[in-house]
Amino acid sequence: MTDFNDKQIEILLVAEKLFSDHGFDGTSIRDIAKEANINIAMISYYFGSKEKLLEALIINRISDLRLQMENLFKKELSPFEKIDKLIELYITRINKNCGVYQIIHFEIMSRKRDINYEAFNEVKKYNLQVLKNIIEEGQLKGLFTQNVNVALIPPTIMGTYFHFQMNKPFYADLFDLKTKDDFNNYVVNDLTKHIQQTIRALLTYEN
Amino acid sequence: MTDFNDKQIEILLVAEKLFSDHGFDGTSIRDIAKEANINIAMISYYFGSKEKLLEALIINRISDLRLQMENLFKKELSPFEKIDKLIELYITRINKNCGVYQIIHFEIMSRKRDINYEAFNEVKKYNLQVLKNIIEEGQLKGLFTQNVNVALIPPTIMGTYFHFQMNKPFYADLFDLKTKDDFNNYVVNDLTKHIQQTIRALLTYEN
DNA sequence: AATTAAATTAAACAAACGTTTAATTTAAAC
DNA sequence: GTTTAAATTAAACGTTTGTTTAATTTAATT
Repeated sequence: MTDFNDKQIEILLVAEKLFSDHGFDGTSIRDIAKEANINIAMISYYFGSKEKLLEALIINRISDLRLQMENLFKKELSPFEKIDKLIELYITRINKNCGVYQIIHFEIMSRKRDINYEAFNEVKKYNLQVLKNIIEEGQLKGLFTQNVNVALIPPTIMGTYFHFQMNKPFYADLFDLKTKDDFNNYVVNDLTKHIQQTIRALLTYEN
Repeated sequence: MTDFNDKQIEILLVAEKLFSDHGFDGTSIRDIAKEANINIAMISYYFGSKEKLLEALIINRISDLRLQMENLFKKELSPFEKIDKLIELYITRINKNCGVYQIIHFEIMSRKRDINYEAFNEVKKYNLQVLKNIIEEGQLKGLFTQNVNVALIPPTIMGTYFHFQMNKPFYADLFDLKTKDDFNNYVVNDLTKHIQQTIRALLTYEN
């Protein structure tokens, strides 16, 4: 896992920040080198090329994206509580890795570079399966409707979150969120609550 | 409005395609010139610079984004029908302009260039007001719950759509959508239905 | 202390970038 | 048909790009 030395870790950290802020094409290796206080040749020296640096970054960060389900399958939790917890976990996870998420999404969008997204897709498939299991339990207990497209629930959760983050200036103005903390608190509290409410409503909606 | 000649329109068309496919930084004016069959100097000649071309593109396309509400306020439609129609309209609009939407979103994300998004924000505010009016009507008629954060509904609608589009390869594989038409039909039918169902559920959910 | 490998540097590289120039062609006006 | 303005072109501009080179410093090994 961490077969990277301190310098490499610093480079990855800086690259994550700059790539997510300005995009891959919008970030030069000279930008990265300056911010990381290293010579520009060190990036090729350590990672081979700028593109391989991106790949190393994505592979290194992706393992963090799989949800931590430790307490999620405890029997004493109701399906409703499990869904709420799952959504909370989703948002916490994305929020923690929002840099690499932005990078991946842009790279997926641009389709310019053919990075191997298999690991990323595996995580998504695994997370979807966890959700399916919880919903099935709720359906068997007669709590949730049968009439729902389960595979479209993750895009609803994550899409709402991403769209809110992407239009940060607009919503910060709309909700009068002056500081970064204000905004983050709104995400963790109000937005999360809204998404939980939305999915709960969807899962209990008949007709 | 259309104070652009045929060549300029062609350039805008090509720029929209390439910017949305490869991003602003990932597209060179030589790419645009080649695809539009014009000399590279024509872009500076007509638009002043590459950045001003982007600005002209966004301003030119943004007028299309405001929802057409012609039939939406007819009294004979129920609030439920109005919401469904509004969502359908939302998705149709975005789908038609998905190129420029991708460009704008990336530019918002990157925060590298300071484009004037006022016109874009105005459209969003207007569209939100339309939604608020419909929901208020439904609340007064006792059909919709009071307990809902209305301003978070557009991000739910658009976020779900965008996230689905952004992860096209993943969902095309998941739902076995082989052709472009298959995918587009899924968006227009299944995804739209899912979003309508989600918002209807949210608006009638108590507690 | 001498030797060897790894880390780091400044400089140079060719390629691609956006833009400008100056010359030429095309079209419009008279 | 001549004049004038607009459109179009190829070439060159100076930067910036990612990468490589070759020299030097640092650290580890013997």
